[in-house]
Amino acid sequence: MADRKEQSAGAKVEPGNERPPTRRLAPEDRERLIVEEAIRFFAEVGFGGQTRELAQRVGVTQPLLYRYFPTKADLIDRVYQEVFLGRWDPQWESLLEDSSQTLRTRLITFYKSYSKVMFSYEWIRIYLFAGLRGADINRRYIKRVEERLLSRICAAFREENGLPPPDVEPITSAETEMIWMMHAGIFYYCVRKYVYETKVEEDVDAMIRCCVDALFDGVPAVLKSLRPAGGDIRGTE
Amino acid sequence: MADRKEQSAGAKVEPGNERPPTRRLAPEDRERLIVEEAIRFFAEVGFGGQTRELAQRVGVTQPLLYRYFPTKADLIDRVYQEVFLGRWDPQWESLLEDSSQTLRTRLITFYKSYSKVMFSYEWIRIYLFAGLRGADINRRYIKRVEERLLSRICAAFREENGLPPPDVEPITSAETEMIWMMHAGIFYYCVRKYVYETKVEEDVDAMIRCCVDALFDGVPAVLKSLRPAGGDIRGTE
DNA sequence: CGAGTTATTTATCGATAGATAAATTATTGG
DNA sequence: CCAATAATTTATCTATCGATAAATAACTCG
Repeated sequence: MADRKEQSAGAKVEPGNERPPTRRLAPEDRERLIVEEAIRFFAEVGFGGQTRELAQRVGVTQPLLYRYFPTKADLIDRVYQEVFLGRWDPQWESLLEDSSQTLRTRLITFYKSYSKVMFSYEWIRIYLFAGLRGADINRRYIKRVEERLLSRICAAFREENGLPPPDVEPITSAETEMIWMMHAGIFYYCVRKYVYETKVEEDVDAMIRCCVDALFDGVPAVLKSLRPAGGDIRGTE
Repeated sequence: MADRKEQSAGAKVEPGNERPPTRRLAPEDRERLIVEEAIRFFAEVGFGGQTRELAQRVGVTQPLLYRYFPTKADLIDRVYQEVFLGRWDPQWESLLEDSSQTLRTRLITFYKSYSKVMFSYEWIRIYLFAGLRGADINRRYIKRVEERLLSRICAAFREENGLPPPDVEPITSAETEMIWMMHAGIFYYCVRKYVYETKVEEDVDAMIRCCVDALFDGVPAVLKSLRPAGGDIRGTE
């Protein structure tokens, strides 16, 4: 109940250091602290979380938030921007187009990087909370994924299989849906992990390889190649 | 502001019929109406939705809810039970084991049925809202999916490919993850549709066939089979 | 140092939202 | 038709929550 009230402001409190370190931050520093904590906080409890609790976690009083953000909605908008746009890596797009590696390798490399950045605890939960609220940012984000990522993957599959490029024959929705399946598989792996907190395959990279392989060769082929036991028990049949 | 206040109770109001039809329902009927509306309501706005608004949509006053459910949490629990357990079809499990059809056919049939019941607007949103709240019901549900559905699919894949059954060699997490990919693909299709409300492939059945085919044969094989190639749209039909 | 600036806190308003008690009115049985 | 039962409403309590205004205190610069 009454165990707070001391050490109101800012950063960490060294046990030996008596003075609460740095009250009165520069506005841009305080703002950054607020936004970062807001991301963590809203990711945990959703956008219904109270400004008082957020302020407490930042280590300031609640009215101070309103000096930096006119309304709670403005703060939430800022969180959206930070999470959805601020973490996008443009290299993903060029990586997927880099024909010097096989598409399989590119996909594995890409999803290792992508899942680390985007399909993380904070991102997944903010993404779902925002989507359920009907935030437009999700639609825009999905559009971006389709236009910048999935379309490139589809095109690469065409190219690797000697099929006409998208500008000759447009990508069909069936093709896109197949790639969405892989994307969703990795996405939902993280949902199971960070939202439902169920037991999942520990090795993320192995999981990604598995999904990519299944997408390329089909499950039966992967099953056969997975057979362990000293060299291909059934391979010779 | 003051445009309500008339026609307080129950169902629909015929324009010609002056008397507000059926006030004072039998308790079990009223309870059913409350639960059904609660599912719709919470699916739309989340469990933060206000009891007053829910009551208004049911057509009763807010305190009446508390005659049927001691607290809001109790009502939410009831919604969980109804949505997650009340809609499960035991036939799914036997269908997946029915060796008289090919696994591919079984999977398509299964997912057509499953997605109609479970991956619907209400279910998907209640499921995500509940999961983000940390409700234990989701973990239990996922366990059920793994134990009753995915395990059977994995076993069937083994059988169709002449591999040892699960009681000889236990299902590996890699195998489960591959099946999760397909499950998630169809799940996330509905998330895009009902949560993010983006444009998706209209034909659900086509989407399911597509995912199942890709899972069996790999994307390249599906891509080639999709090719019009001389006039025949689909050789396998 | 000392005054001005401003980051931060204290105090508080007004609306909302879950919950409860008491009044009311529809229904049923004799 | 009347009395008993109970479904439903009216009125209200209390805590919470976003937001604002005024007071305070830390930092800067001459």
